[in-house]
Amino acid sequence: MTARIPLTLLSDEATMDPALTTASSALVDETAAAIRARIMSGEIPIGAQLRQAELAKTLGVSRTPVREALRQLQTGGLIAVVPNRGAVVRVPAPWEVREAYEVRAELEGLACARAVRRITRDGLAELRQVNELLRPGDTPPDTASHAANDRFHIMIHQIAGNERLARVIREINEAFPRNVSALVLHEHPRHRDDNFAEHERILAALEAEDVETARREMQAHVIEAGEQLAQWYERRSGTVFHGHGQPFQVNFG
Amino acid sequence: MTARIPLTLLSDEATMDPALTTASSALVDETAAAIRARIMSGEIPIGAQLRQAELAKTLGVSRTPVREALRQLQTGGLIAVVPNRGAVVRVPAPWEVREAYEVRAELEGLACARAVRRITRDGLAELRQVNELLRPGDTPPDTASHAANDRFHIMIHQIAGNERLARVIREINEAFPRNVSALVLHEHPRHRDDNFAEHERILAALEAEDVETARREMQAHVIEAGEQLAQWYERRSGTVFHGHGQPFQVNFG
DNA sequence: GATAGAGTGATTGGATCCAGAATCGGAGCC
DNA sequence: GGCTCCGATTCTGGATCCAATCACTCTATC
Repeated sequence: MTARIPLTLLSDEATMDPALTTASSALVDETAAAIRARIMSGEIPIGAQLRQAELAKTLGVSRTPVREALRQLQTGGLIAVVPNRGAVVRVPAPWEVREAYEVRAELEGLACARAVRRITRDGLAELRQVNELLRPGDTPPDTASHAANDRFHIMIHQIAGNERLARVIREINEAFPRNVSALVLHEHPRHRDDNFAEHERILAALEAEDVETARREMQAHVIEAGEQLAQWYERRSGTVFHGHGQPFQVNFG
Repeated sequence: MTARIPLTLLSDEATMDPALTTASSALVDETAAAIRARIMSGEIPIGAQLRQAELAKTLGVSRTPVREALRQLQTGGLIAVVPNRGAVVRVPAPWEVREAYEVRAELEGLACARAVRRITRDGLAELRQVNELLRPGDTPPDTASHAANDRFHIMIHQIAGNERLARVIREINEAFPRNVSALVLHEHPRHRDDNFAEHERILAALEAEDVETARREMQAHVIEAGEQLAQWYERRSGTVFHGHGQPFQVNFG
């Protein structure tokens, strides 16, 4: 193995890339993003098979980039690839959700603790503003409010100022279809109320510059969300999928 | 997009796969593992270009699995793929190391805290035994002691009993070539002493069933290791890749 | 002598081809 | 009537082919 060193030296782009985004060949990443979006939005339901030829046709590319995109999604854990049988959208077991959310809670807690020391007056105002979009009562939950909920968390990650931290949290989130999370949050009004109130408490702690309270409130908030999500999967695990738009009986175990 | 539901329903294998390992087509994963191993061991140095044809020849496969393997490594962050210019082993910036290790510290702290409540008498004994292999003085640092160091941490992750947690920590570790970490730890005797002493303190906290101390000691231990690693990259970064096509000693070790 | 430009070689990325595996359907047998 | 075995179809995964891009070099001009 020679492992040649390039003569034109390591471009900063390659060595220092801050976002770790490694801007790679457009097509594969685009393809991966497109497939991920379809899964996250629920257009492709959990448990569904992903046929390479079909995806390729739909996205207007050949099978090659689709295959590589599926590999990426596989390492992310969103889909499962079984040797000669293709890929399926993973159906997370409830305990998997609880495990993941315990980790996420710890990390979001860290992000929130870091944010206390770094947040500006403007940042706090903006955060409040975003959370106002989530205030219960005025509007029925829609995609806008889902986006606002995401934005609340993502803003805190940005304020925390640790790229790796933000990335790890994002990766955990991307392991579970987002539409399910959103659905859980809003299928019962009480959850919306709780969600909003928890955000308020986090905001209060941020304003009071109380590191430990901020951390604790955020942790509790995430654990709570994870519990709701886990229970959703528990309720559903024995019942239905929506493939072809109609309910589909599935029995695990 | 049809997103067909398979008639033979979701095998448990696919839906419940506990390890999240998604046993996929052997060849790509094997290839990825082989390439990763060569990078981790330092056989392929940081900053080196990875030529698909060359890797394919070396590993005795065609370029196809190599390409997909490189995608996997890319999403892991170990390598960077630039559009039409191929892949290079990423050279982490010191601040990236510090960010990553702050996250890792938090997670290892969590693992350690969980371990306190779950560890058995036998587990504790085994852990002590592993750490004895790291006791300074008797042997010069070799691959065996590096393995023991890894094993110490991995055992704690296993005892913690959260698959996702273990996986996230592993992913962070795999973002930095291991040989560098090992090298840092043992290039100066003081680091070995500190490392051993820190492990001992963690063991003591585990034995005393003191959750918060265990967490704190582990966090401090990981942060310390990260700082050493970051400083190593700082020292090298000035000498290694600053000239534009300049002398270039990349043989470490 | 230095610099800009064109040409050539090397390498990546997308498309296609082919073999192997798995599933599904049907026929035969119990 | 149900179960099992066998064949056909479909799909994945590996190999190969081809175009496009990039880097490097050689040359010509200023």
